[in-house]
Amino acid sequence: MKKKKSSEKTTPKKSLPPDPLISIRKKGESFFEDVYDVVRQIPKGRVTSYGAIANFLGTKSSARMVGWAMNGCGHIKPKVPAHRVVNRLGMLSGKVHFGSPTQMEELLLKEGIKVKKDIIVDFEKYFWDPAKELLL
DNA sequence: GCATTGACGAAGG
DNA sequence: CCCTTCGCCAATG
Repeated sequence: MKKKKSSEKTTPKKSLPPDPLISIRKKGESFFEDVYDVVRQIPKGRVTSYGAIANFLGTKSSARMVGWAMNGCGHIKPKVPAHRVVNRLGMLSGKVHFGSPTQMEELLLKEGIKVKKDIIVDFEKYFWDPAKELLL
């Protein structure tokens, strides 16, 4: 058998280490798939943040990747309720990606969520954290 | 291969 | 909640 070089570097791997928290979830096929799966499970009339999803997936520091994943949600099946995902301040940061500049807040309004100046009213009251309420 | 951007977040002011 | 800086990681130029 081959033996490794004596000048082995101290970096055995560069990819994401398999955290135990991630191992809880069966998936892990793709970061995108995981994000979509969580977003679909957001109850109606509730909202969450990109960071909360990232935290649940174990990549809390990479909330941007959640947002980037959502960037491809437009052609995903089944439909992903992206309107229920906002940033940590409850502002409709992604509304510009919808078909209409008012589509996102109208979707939220239909679910009983009030929006004022692109910001969800009583955001904390509607907040839904997968890491706590979707605890599996 | 480096620089910039992005549906973000935390920390400091 | 305003600002700026930094970190994060992938895509894009």
